[in-house]
Amino acid sequence: MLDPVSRVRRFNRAVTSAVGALDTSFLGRGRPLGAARVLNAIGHGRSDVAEIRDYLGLDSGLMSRLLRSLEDEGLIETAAREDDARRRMAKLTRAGRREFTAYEALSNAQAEGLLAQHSQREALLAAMDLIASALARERVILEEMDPRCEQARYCLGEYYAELGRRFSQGFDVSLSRDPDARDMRRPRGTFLVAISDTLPIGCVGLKGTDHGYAEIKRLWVAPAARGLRLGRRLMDAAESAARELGITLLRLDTNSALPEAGQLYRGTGWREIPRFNDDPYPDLFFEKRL
Amino acid sequence: MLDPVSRVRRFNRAVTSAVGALDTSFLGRGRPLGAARVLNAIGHGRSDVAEIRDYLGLDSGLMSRLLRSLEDEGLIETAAREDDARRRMAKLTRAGRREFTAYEALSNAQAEGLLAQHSQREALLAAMDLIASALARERVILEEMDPRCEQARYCLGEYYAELGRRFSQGFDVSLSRDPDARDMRRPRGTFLVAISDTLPIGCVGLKGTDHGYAEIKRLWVAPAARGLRLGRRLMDAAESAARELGITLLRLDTNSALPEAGQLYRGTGWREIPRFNDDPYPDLFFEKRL
DNA sequence: CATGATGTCTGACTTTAGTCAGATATCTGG
DNA sequence: CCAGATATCTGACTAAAGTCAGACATCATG
Repeated sequence: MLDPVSRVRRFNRAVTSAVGALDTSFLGRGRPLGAARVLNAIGHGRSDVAEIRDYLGLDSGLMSRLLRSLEDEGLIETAAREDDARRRMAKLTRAGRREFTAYEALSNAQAEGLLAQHSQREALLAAMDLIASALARERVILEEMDPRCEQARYCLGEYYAELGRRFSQGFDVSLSRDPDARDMRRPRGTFLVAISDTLPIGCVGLKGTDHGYAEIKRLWVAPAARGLRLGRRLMDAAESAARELGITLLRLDTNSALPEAGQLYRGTGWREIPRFNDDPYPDLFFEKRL
Repeated sequence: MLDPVSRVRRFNRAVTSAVGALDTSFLGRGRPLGAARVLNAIGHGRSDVAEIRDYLGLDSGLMSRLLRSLEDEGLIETAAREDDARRRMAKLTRAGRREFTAYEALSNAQAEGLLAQHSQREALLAAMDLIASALARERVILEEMDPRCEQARYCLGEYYAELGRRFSQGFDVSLSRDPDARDMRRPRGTFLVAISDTLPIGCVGLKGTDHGYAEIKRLWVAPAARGLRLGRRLMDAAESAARELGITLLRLDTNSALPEAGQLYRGTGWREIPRFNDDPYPDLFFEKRL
């Protein structure tokens, strides 16, 4: 009744019927699911036919017919790509956009219905984030981004908020040595964001300095994504980037109030060194030679 | 990027592909999914053909053919029911049981694979329990059970454990006035267990006394099922049962360390009364006239 | 025991999904 | 400009799922 495997399987059953219900509501628009899926993929901004086919796992013949049926309905238009006339691009017509909006409304209604029946929304959402991150673990991609882009700023905001919660004295960015965005862009450094299905769930910064070493800054993993060894993956990627940039010595500072971070560093070849800056927050300092 | 609806939809996408993967692995046994589903329903103890049809949402013609194909494979046997020869019962043959076991192994492997990739198993499982309870909310059934049966004992064990965590002085059942099981069985009282897809997720006891009133005892809702108003539903059912039994006055005791319980009682027609027993744990006492 | 309801089965369909082997047009690299 | 690779399309198929009407046996009820 309580063993982990039957709990997972109970979860599977519950979720299967919820997912089935959404499929059924999609059928209500009088179109087979395959065509609806293609229409929605296009509506969500995928226009390259080959990419959609790959995303939905469709045979080229089937895909071709589905596109034709949507075209016959007047929902999409296709055109050869300018740079390569073999490939085709699809886009919604005005009617197609209306239809796509109707599908979106169904999806949103289902999501809202699910939330509405629960009086502890935040707990439910946190559980969903956790599970989505775990299930989509293999599809998490690390992307180099400008530290001032929207996703990066979101991560940094969450990171600062978490420090505020975990440091007994709180955390005020302005007191910390906030790295200049330029130092975390190539060629001085870089900034990596982990993206899981459009949602940023982690980040790390590699900050170039003029002191013969670079620093690792702002390593953060969303609470929902912890336990997936994403911190490790981000650090590995940051170190690879450092090697590419010809950096041979890395340093970082952290705080003993974040024990999981210290553990990660110690387990991956970093060694503790004396304080090397006067930032008021950190109390632990590490170095790694590449 | 962060609004609740898109978080739910991200969860849906993640889960859809995981579910699809399990379906694909089921196909690996060389049988269409429909037949596999029927075989598994039978393996899980559903034998009445009409019930399986209803559970899987199948047309009677389709169901009949699927049963036949499983029979042709030698995996099941069907027979008319003794009490009603129109209805049929299906059961696995020896070969069918072997095949069912193989499907079980696939399901278990998928569940284990999912758990294995996560280093925080308990958090993942708790999230799954929460979501399964929320999604299956409409299918929670309240059943009258003997307070000494396995499910009831599980609920009570969880209940005591939670009191132990929430009372600053801990909780020792032997010090509390543990109600005699007989007092929580008809005709003196009753004991209700909330079941969600075989998992007990809540309970409440109605305990008869010889003092002109009955008591509500052991109201418990699993952490994963909180926020679904299950406590309210259990209390309503217990009160209905009391009315059926001709009880006109109900009492209960609780503790101010369980504020959500007090809130529930106050919001449903209970009024606070002075202490009416010498149990060392409660410090709040309520009464309700039916 | 007649009547209507119920549960299962059968035959004859349709729709959806998916597969496969070419045909055609276009691109890339030598 | 040619050869091979690539992207799409078309026709001809199969398998799976589902629908529907009617046949048949059995049951519950008056």
